[in-house]
Amino acid sequence: MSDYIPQEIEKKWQARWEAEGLYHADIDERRPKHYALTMLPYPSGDLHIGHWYAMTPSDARARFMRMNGFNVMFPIGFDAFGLPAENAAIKDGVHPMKRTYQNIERMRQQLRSMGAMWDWRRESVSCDPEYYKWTEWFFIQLYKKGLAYRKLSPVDFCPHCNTTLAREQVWGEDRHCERCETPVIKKDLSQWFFKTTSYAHELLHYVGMDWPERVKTLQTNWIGRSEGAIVTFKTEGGGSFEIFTTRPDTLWGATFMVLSPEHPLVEKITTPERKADVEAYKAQAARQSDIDREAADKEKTGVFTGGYALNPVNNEKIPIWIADYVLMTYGTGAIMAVPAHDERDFAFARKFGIEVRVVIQPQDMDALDGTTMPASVPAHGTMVNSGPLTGTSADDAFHAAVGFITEKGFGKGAVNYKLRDWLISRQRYWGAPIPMIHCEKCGWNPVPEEELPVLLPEDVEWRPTGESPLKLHPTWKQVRCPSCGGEAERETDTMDTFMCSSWYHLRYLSPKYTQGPFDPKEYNYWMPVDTYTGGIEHANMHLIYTRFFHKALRDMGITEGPEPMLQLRNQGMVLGEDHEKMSKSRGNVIPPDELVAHYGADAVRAFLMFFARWDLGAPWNSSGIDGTFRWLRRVWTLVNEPSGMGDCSADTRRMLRRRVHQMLRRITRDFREFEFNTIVSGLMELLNEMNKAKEAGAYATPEWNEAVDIYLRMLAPVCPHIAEELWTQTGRRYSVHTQSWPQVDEDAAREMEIVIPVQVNGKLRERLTVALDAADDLVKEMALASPLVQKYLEGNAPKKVIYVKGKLVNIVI
RNA sequence: GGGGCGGUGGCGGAAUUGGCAGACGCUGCGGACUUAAAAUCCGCCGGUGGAGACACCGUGUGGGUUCGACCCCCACCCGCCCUACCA
Repeated sequence: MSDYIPQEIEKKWQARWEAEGLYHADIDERRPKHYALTMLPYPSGDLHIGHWYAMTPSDARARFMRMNGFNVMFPIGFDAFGLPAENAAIKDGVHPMKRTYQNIERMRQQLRSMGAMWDWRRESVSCDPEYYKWTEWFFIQLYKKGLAYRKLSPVDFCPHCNTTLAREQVWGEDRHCERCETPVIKKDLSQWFFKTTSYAHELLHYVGMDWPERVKTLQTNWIGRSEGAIVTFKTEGGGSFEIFTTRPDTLWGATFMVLSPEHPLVEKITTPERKADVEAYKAQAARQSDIDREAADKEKTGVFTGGYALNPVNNEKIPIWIADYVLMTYGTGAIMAVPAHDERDFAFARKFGIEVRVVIQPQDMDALDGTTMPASVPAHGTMVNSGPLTGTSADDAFHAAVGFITEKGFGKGAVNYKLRDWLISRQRYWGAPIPMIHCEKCGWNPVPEEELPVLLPEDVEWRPTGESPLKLHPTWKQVRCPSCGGEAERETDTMDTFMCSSWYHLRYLSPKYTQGPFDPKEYNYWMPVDTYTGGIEHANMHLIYTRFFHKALRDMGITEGPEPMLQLRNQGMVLGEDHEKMSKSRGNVIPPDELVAHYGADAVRAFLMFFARWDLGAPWNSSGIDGTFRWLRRVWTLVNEPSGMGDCSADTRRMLRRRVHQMLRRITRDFREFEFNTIVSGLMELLNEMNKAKEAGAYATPEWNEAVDIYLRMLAPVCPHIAEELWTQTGRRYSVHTQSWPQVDEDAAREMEIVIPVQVNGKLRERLTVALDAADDLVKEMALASPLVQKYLEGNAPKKVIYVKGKLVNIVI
């Protein structure tokens, strides 16, 4: 018998599978399809153990589905644009394109070492011009549909480097530039947005989606729907502004108004004597707005503008303040403050000596007094001091108030979302160009579709400041206006990489297709994605963007159906052995290449599935993998090492079949439910059982041959190489991966006798072995008759005897 | 402050969802084989008491529901992740 040398067999089989196209996925109308998708990697240059952790169980699951009769497509690609390559270029001058393609080539080799069932013909790389051509095309479709627009929006900006900074380039408490340490400022830039908010309502409905509850909850909270009202307040000076409130019923309790410091009205209403204070506050808020968000229970600050609003319900004069706790980005950027019933408003009112007026009296409290109450009270109870609403219960007051303000014409019911429109402009080089042209005369126009893609120029200059090379390029941005033919300029911003990853699952369908982003024939067969796997950290960004994208395209007739991905499953994270997140600086990174070289891919795959619950993740344990490797070596020996066909009882053989089919049932269920760790432990358990049977002389019996057959099929998705090797070595027909999943023989799996635990007052005292179909009364009788039970009964009759069929007996005394 | 996830032996975890807590694996200890080591194989391994059969305790803490709770309910403690004044 030869030794188990994974390095030899793994290379051999990978080469053969590749040569024969074993994993090619082609349209086949006779078989049900299964589109298994795993989130595509960013080509950082090295495959991380985290990639293995995410991808090998996904691969195993895809293989399982294939063995269950599905035509499975399992594609792979690279999310290849992005900041890291550009930063590296600024440092060492290597062009991002060159570096990215080198990294991709290296990662392809590393990915191939996994032995996964990827159909490499479908590989898509988002920085390939034939890919980003269509990213640009999608931008134009969204623009034409009115879903893309321009708006001024603040960015973090380094005045010294003259460049925009990404969040990760802003360092430290004082928010300085990572390169030159200059304090960062906010700068308003005109940028492109997608109207994700137009789909906010629909995104809250998870139609037909088998997604984890916690992802749905995360998305729901992120979208943040609240029901309330928009109310218009006139100002004393004759202008007006709108506020959003979730409690229109407390309108009578509003004693001041607060505008966000950036609110456009601030300038108009500020009185001359308050101007200096207001300007100072605005300047400070602009500089600090992001810094102090970290301080949750920060002291409330604000200044009075000198202006007044008129409360539409009673024409009372209400002072208008500005404060940084009101955000321009949420609601209307203005609020009415009801200090008696809102914690923040209360703190503000007390600090600045503003009136507190009670409008809701809770049932279980003494009559409230606004001048003395020590804290705001929850707005549940009976309306007081509220004009026509006085006496209404607060439960009905909301609708009564909306009715009242609608009737009087100064407001209406409204729904507001936390979700904001998607800012897609990046002042960067290494991204898909935004295919828009600006003409002094004609304004913005898309690049004509026949001129796509707008290619990134390759002859670019890398300034150490990080300024966008597209801006600096001498000729690239000069074009003719598509409308009037006059001189015009290209947009020099590129797109957020989330744009590329919003549709990669569509490019996989037909990566070489030139007539459109994807071949409709392929779409009709493969879409939607049946199983999507990836990290939970994408719940609020990528997974919302891709859903938005799909729905927007659907409304243009490009895609079909309510959702792009039917089923989602998330993996957890592999931490370092020190229980910390893996990072180069901590020195706790586990290099997968070394593990594969030492143990082989199969052992690494199996260990990653075994050592933690997949959705939770766990710290790495470097000695644990020895156990998994030992297991595979024992499998090798079990199957390969001949043994005498001993004097084997029918019982032994029946028991072997029983164990095999019971385990098959368990493992089949675990594959369905993504419970990979118990798949491997189940296989280990069954190996132990088979070893016992072998020792008892079961080797080479029909039952033994069936056991090996089923064992190798169950092993195949987890450890594809060793399973293939043993499958063919035992004279079975290539390939194990095209075999069907074995069927459970329920008769064989059935236990003839079962062990029933007997409890006395819930404590285990005895175990009975009874026939599977033993009558209830018989089991109870046997339990009561047991000497161990008798001891506790002390001659008395039991109070109660509970028998849960086939499970246990509990005797209450 | 809000939201999410979790807390079970020395360690990673299991318990098919209210029914034998600790499967499987790692580590450790003891033994066989060996001149020796490695590899392999066998045995033990939650705590306390006991020679032992066995008894008692035990799933973060305190209560509750139940014949019965790691699992359900209430209150709290701790850890990790996301988010940040959301009107």
